[in-house]
Amino acid sequence: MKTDELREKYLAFFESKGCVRQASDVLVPTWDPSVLFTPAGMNQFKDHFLGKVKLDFTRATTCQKCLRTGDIDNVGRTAYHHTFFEMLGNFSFGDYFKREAIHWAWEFLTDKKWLGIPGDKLSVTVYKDDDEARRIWTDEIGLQSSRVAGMDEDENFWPASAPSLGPDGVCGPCSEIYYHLEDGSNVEIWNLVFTQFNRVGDPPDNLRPLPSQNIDTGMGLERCASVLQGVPTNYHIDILRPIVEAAAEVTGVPYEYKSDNGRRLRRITDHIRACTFAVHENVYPGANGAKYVIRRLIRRAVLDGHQMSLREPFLYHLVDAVADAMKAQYPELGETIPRVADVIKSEEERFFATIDVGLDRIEKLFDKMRSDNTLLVNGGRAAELYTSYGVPPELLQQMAAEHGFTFDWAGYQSAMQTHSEISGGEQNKLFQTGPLETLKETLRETPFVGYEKIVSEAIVKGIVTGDGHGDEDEGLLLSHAKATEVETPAPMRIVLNSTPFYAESGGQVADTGVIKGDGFEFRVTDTQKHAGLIVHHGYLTSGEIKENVKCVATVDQDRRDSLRRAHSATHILHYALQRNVGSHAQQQGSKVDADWLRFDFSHQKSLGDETLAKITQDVIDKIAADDPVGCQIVTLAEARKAGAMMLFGEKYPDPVRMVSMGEFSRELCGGTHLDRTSEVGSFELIAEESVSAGTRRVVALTGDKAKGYRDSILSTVDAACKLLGCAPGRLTEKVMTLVNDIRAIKKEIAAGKPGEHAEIVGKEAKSTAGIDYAEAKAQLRDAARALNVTPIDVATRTEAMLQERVKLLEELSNVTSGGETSVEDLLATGETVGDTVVVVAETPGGNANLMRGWIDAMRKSSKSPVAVLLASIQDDKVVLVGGLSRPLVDRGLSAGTWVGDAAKAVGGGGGGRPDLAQAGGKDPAKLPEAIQAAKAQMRSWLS
RNA sequence: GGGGGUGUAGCUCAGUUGGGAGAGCAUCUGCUUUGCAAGCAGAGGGUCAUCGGUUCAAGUCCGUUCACCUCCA
Repeated sequence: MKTDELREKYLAFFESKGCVRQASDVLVPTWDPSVLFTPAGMNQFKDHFLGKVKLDFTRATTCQKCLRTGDIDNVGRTAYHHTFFEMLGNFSFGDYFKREAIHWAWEFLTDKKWLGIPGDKLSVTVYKDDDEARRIWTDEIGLQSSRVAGMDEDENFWPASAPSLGPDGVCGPCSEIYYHLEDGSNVEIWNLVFTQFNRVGDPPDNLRPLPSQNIDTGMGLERCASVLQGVPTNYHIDILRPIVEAAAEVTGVPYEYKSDNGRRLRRITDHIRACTFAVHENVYPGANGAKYVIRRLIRRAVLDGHQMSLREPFLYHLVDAVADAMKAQYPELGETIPRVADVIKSEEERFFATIDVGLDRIEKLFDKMRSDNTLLVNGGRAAELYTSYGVPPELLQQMAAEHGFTFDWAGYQSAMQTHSEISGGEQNKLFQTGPLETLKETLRETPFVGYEKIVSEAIVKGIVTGDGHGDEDEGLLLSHAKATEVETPAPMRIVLNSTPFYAESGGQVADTGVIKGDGFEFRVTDTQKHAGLIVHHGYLTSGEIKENVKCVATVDQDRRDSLRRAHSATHILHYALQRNVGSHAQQQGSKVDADWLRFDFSHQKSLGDETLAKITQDVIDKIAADDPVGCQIVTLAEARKAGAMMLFGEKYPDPVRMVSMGEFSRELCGGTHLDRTSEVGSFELIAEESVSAGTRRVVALTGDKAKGYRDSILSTVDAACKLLGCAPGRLTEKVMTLVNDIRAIKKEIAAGKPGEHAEIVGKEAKSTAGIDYAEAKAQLRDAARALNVTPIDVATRTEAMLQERVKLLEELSNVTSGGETSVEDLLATGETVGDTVVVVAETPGGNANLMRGWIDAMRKSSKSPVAVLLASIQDDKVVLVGGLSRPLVDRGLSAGTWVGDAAKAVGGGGGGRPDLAQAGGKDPAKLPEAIQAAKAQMRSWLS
């Protein structure tokens, strides 16, 4: 039986039992913060099981795409492990239970109309204390009791070992169905979970029956298909074998079931399937969270390729094969092949580059080991190479083997263990508990009325202490609370029966405002959504608040308006990006704050200034067009038909809220928007940068903030132009001249050769009135680049540089004011002690660099050995440089000591090499004494 | 979110207890030479990522910020 046929039969069978067929949830459920990827079929029904949402149906069946990394090490090695797989499931929310679940499973597996598996090929397990399940299997289905095994809680309970180890909460026994293979081994093909208990504390008597019992079953599609198709591994079923073969072809390695390379090809098959789906949903390989998992999967597969001698990207060629094999159930994969392949290819390139760097490191390590005469590659060192440079241990081990070294896996494991302990991280809770959960169970979702009005009447439904930021403290539910007369009131949270406050979501930050009631006032500083429940964070400013009292909730209008401007501008910007950059420039992330917005989108390289200008112009045009902004509630199908922008990986409710602007923009969005585009007022793009590979970010301002930014640009240009005495159009040019001139002066000082320096500050028109804004902005941007500062700092930096230039020019004239310092003249002033010429002199205008040069020249030109110490005064400090000819150094004299001792006389110190040293001092007045001391010391050394 | 690493010439990188900023490749000039990475001689090219601190003196030591790489969650 084909896999596609099996999938369809399963869903059709359970439809015939009254289950509603639901589409697979996305692989990357951004709506569920507790998981990175959908790990099981029941994930999309978590809230259904807990009774947190209104149930439109009480029986469901799905084929769910899942991704788990827990068994990643087994992928390819065993017959049945995957990271990506499909799970067939049927679910009951307080509807049918154990009896039906078992009967139907048996019927589907054995009835000739469905799978028609002979009953004697199957056996089952039950939880040892679940007599009910055992009885149904033996008495009603008629299985021999020898084929019904009782198992412990670590095997047949969900969550595993829950009765004794916890966690508290919903749990239940399960029953697994096994298929007997020809070779005598068994494969688990179906797990039925009977959720019937609520665990309260430790044993005994800690399992209380749930009022509403649920069914959650899961059948691995690939496993079941492999059994039906009689193949030895899942990777040989009809939807996976073609990918394995394609991998063999792309890598040029023939596929053999039982070889190392066979395992590698199967692992490549699994990982490329997982990554194709994930990238399709816009999860790109990256450094954290779900993105990191994808990076790891790609790199592991590439490493397999590397070990099969591939040195260039190959994985991306397989995207086609994946889309083809999965097209029956997931035709949408076909639409994104080029994009997905492109993303995977660039990650492959990145990894090959990392390996190249790693190879150098490995070579160095091996050289060191040879010289140390060791044979065992240190595990700690291997872990260091891996964590810092990404050198995979498998690669290192293989190369070590080629060089005759052994590899310390145990040491490596333990080093990695400590690394992950240090790196730490919070554990995700499967189901959350706490006061907000309690409120949620009774209140469900808080109706949001803030689209229509910003002031509304409401009733206080919950009062919770704390702000929920602590790890341990989840707060307490109160019936009333009083304001206290302290400077920093205790944080508190309020839940209302309905609210105009917008909770932070979809990138838009929270509303703030005030909730007033009879005798109390509550200041709202933040609003958060807790899975549908809207929670107002803040503190009581006065009076006493009680449960169930009336109140008036008022949103801060100015802030709300600034958010509306920024959010509507975001949609316009998204449109402008698509238009100017391309349709691949899809939203990757978005933050909407008061008149401030940040927008991340997929794009490979930075946008040029021209493109940015075009984008800005498009946005401004759309603002000027004064198009109406409208919101309507439509079905998902209608929205798709209307061409609304939909993002992969987003879970949209149905019906959805569609925000449209004129005819140019339609997006599914829950945010608050303007009525007309013109209300955005001003718009300014202020930054464009990279977030991570393949993602760019732009930041923009709207309304008054945009105006303010514009004003500060103009005033900065104005100030800088006045300083430099130039027209705005020549600002960049002038700044470049200034920077270059300073650079030249510095060189001349070092070389002791002054050049011509014309006056920089000009006398051009100083009025900047009526200058072109775009021109001014461009000038400022380029000037900022030349100065290496942000545009706003250009004027202050310019002023500082003009002052520095004056100082440098002074110094430059000092260098030469003492006349030409002649090496011959200096030598002539020297005193001869024995065979040595001792020169100790002040050289006005000298600097350390020049003095070093003179000393070098004297050492070269004098036939007899020289001892030279030169001094000059700079910036109220003394600089001393001393040098000795080679013979003197050989006699044991040290320039470092000589110069250092002399510097003590001027309140400083110094040192250096025996043949050349330099020192400094803070007291120029005592320079003559230092010179006398240095002469005396050298005389005594030489005599 | 956390751990480790890197930032020096256009590129790839050296730079020892703090004391003259370097190499190779690339560029330019001249010479030599008809040949596969040509040779020889010479030259130009640096805010040592950023800001601050310690010091007579910082590429080097300490702190800050930014960017990139990498691992863990």
